[in-house]
Amino acid sequence: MTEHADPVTTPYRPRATLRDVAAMAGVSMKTVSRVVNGEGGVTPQKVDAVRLAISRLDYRPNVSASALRRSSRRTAAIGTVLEDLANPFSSALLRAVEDVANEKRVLILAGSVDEDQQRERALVRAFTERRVDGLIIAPVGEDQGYLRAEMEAGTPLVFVDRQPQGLLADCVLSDNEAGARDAVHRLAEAGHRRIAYLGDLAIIPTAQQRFAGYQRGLLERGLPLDPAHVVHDLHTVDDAARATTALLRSEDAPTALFASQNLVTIGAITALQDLGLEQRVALFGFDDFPMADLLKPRVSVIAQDPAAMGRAAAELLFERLDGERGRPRRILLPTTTVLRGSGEIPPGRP
Amino acid sequence: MTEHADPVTTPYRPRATLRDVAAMAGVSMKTVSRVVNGEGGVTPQKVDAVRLAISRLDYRPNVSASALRRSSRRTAAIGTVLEDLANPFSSALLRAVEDVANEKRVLILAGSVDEDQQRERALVRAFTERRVDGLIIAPVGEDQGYLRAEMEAGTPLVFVDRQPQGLLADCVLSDNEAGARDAVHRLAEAGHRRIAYLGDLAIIPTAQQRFAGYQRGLLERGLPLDPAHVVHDLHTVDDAARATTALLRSEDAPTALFASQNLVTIGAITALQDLGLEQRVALFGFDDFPMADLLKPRVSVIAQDPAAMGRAAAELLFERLDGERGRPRRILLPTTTVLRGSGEIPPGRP
DNA sequence: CGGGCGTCTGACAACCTTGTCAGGGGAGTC
DNA sequence: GACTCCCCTGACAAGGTTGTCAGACGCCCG
Repeated sequence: MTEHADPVTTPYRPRATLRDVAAMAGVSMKTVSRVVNGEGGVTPQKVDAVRLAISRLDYRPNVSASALRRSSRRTAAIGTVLEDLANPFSSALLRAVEDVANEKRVLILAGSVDEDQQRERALVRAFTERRVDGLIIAPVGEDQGYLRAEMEAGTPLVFVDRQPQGLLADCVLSDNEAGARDAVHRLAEAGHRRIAYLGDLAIIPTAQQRFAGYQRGLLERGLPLDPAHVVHDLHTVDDAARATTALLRSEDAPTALFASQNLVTIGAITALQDLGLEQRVALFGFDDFPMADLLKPRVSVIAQDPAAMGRAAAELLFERLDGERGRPRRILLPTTTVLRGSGEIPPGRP
Repeated sequence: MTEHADPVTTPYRPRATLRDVAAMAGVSMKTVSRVVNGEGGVTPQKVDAVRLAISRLDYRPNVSASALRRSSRRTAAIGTVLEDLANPFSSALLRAVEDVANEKRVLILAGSVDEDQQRERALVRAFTERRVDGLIIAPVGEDQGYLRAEMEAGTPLVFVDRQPQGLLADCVLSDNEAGARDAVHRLAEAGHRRIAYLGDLAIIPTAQQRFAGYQRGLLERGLPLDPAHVVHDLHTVDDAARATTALLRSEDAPTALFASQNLVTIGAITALQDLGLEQRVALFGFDDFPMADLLKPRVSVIAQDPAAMGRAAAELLFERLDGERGRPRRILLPTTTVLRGSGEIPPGRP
């Protein structure tokens, strides 16, 4: 009477194969295959015998072996290459992909690239060596041409968040430029004329687009672009906090801040709180974050919808897998402007 | 001169196989295999010929076919079954697993179960049908006995966050009870005698442990357990906010709150802010969250370390894969008490 | 010059599954 | 009773790879 399996003493029992099931049921392997795949053309008695053997042996079909032999050669798995599985943007996106894939009974291989081009290639290679049916990629490199071979081999590709370079393929993007532009407009409407830009690494395409939106917003409002109010290459909370502090202590300090990314926004808030200026300096962030409406003041943001991006990307991918052969499609998802308070603070005295 | 590959016109070029490489290089398939796997025993000229053919054909070894044939039968992939890939706890844990797996050049299949027992089983089944080398599971069901067959088939299992039922296996847990107990002690030290418990679904083992810790904390401080101050089964921010509001409006309202989980903590904060009581009612949360130290007051929490859990789980798993045959191990990770302010508010007037 | 040894190579089987095809058996037709 | 037709079943090959083994080749020894 062993209540619990004990790995020390548990006998090793190799997994049953189709052959074992066939032997136990007294039929040929093909007949077992027919039952497993619901092909029909098997007498009820044999079906029962096979079913019984399957449950007695706890048989699990070997999907790899099956995919190898099947004419479609589908593995029912897709690869997802994202920036960092631990960050809220990537993980919300991944989860949405999972939900769509789940309906199709497709599994997900996932990996993080951490802004590393090498890692992007390594992951793609590892995934294709496993013959995934398709790939969803948030590209980091400057050139995705190396993926052409994958497309030619029939593996559909969908890019998310950033456009691929040197390759035409389906992609799903946020309208970064329009979002950033709108943030600047809102700040201008509140009366600000000195709006600073706090940006992520300038090599990141989305950061470039947000910066372009910032510039366009200023231009459209007839506001000058002051180089002293532009900071690039902030990639951590601390970077952002330091840069914000420096800006606000400078001569001719800005009266409003546009933070081009999640962590930058948080850094800016940290700095504002440290300086006791959070109620005096306006702040608009790009990317929503969980606690934004519990802070004081509540934080106004340009929100992306990572789940919608993931869903859209997965749907494009599955359409390709279902045979869609049209030209590459580009889905541009609008951002949402969420006014919560911090972006509506008017300019105060110097 | 086509700058870009165009899926409309791109010719379909099936993936090259070992056979193709062998044909192009004018050697046998086995020789190609030797080169690919660095087996040696091949003359330099042939190695070069093979290398050339490989790069010309852009050959990618088929890992599934290889695993099928290899005596170790390793697929270099592990499955990770977590609560919800989008929540910060799961995603931090997953990321840590990924980092360990990455060093071993092992890929990750991931899926969410959403507290659904069926889904747990379906995912495990799907993963084992792909013959993953091992599984990391945050179990939801009341019985994991169904996994015994996997262990017997030689697939190592490591459980995280929650202990498996009906099965002895490696697991990595947070010391939930000690953490909750400590929160109660801290609140008691601040002078509170009416400390409410706001808990997640009572069927969740970790919630039970935290409740046990709460009870023990009260007992050790000689405080009464008031059933009117205990609320279970709060699973969303809204649930938690409503329950908190009701508690604080009741006769004999508590002067301190212990929120047993992330979302519950956030709901409690929302309610406190709505009632304007955030500076008067003490609050301790279980699980840290990103903005906890930007809120006012800053939120004191019992912090778990999901990354450490993921790392530990992955390490246990890889030790098993490296041949470790000892008894099941149980790693209990301590929690950290983070005092930020909200937990140190003294009891005020009614 | 036959034999032995070590190195390198390729033919072939095997892994687990599915697709093809032909054969066996029973029912129905003339 | 001979024939066709259909249904069911199993033998066999194939998918991409690796492991086994025997053979080829060059070399040295007696």
